[in-house]
Amino acid sequence: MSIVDPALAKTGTLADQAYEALASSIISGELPPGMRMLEVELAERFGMSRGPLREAMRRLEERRLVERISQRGVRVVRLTGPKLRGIYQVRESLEGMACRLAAQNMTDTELAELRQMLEAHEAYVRDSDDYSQNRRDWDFHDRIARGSKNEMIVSLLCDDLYQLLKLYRNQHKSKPGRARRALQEHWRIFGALEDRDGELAEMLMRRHIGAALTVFEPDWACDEDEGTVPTDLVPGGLQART
Amino acid sequence: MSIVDPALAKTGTLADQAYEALASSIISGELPPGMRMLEVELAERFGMSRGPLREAMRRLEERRLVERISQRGVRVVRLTGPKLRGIYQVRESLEGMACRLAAQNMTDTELAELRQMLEAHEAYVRDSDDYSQNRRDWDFHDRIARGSKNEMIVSLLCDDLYQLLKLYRNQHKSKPGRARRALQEHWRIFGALEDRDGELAEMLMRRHIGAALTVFEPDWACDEDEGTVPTDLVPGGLQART
DNA sequence: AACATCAATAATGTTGACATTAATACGCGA
DNA sequence: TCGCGTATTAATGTCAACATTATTGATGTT
Repeated sequence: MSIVDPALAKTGTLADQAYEALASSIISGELPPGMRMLEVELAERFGMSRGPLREAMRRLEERRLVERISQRGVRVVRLTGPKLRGIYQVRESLEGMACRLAAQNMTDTELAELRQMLEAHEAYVRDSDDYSQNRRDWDFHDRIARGSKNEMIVSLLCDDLYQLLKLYRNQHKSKPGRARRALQEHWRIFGALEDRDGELAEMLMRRHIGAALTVFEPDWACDEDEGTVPTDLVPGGLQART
Repeated sequence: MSIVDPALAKTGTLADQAYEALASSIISGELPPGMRMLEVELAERFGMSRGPLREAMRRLEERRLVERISQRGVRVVRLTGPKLRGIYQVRESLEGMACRLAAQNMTDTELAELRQMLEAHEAYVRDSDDYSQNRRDWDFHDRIARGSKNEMIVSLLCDDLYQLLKLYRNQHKSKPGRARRALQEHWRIFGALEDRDGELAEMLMRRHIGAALTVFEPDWACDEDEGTVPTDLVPGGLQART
């Protein structure tokens, strides 16, 4: 998928389109971490002026997908080990609360759908070891976030945190083998939700997320070097220009 | 303080200045909830063009101080009872985690300063019953948030949540009488931090915040009407124009 | 008098040019 | 050859005008 995809991005303002396109390019890794994002370059590529593009950049900045260096432009965020740990601390607390609330606010229908989802995952995990941090895994967490019926929690988790974590996941290989275990934890969380036991649900979710962090821990020894000079990539570096 | 204050707002880009000015005007209540914010009007008042102003509006929107209605402009946020409750749920989880982390990450110096602060508060509360949701109260919570040493938590709490809560506080009278009790809870939290007992610190903070919410509960009976037509105030409605 | 249609108005969305500031390249001297 | 100051380039910051869309008001009909 090229950075400018005519299939998507027909709706909303140009700023919205630019945000969507840039966000997904960053998450997919098409725009690698540390890459300089030039307004003129990107505006030309999207066929829009710099105005809407700047608004999109602001939004990317607020959602932590890019970092702005005062008057010296904007770069794709670099997630180092300590930063990821910080994100996981936020996730643990927010998603714990989401789970507690979901236990009291999810409808019986939503719970039934969630059970169906987990049964499908069950079938999937029989064949594959790739589950943790997978699309299916995210689906589960997404349902629970929305089940909290708390708008702010939903937007913080789905619009901000999950994007950042998917971005990290696409950059770093996670060690496999947790598929079976992760699914089992999902089932236990589901059980607590079904029992409407918010306190237990929160506790289980927090432990589940804590365990998920360990999937990445191995490659931190070589990753922590934040002191190195940022590589000065430029947008044109990937695609051929006309 | 007028909405355009030449004393402040000399630093940074025009968009930054506009954001700061608008944010503080919204929080102080100078721009009342539900008020329509017209780009042309505000741009003229700040003496800038609509470009930077629109970027400031985006930021206000991301931080939930204003609400955008697709192509029909932007209004100052209206905090209804259920929304406030949602915010408090987020606050409880995030600030609980912040407190847990602060217990392990605050330096001894920071703890000593915190104790000094509480002693000053102690003297203050002897004369006044206004403490909860007060500047001093916020100072305490601010210190703990920063004590977590978690950048994301700091920005979520200090840049987003606290602003919203101050805004609400300025609109609704809170029932007094919790000053003594709130300060006592602060001391207990401090004790847990000093003991480096993160688990206890988190628990105490969560209960402290849960109790703080009850300060507002009384006026929810008449406040919940979200169905009413939004009042169509216009920026010029407050100040005289030249 | 009530309602629908259409023109006039006013707002947001977008653009290209200009201003300012940071990065780069060049040339000069030690 | 290295370092420093300056000229040049290239980026971000800002502006005023234009385009598009929503709202308002007028007008005419039933």
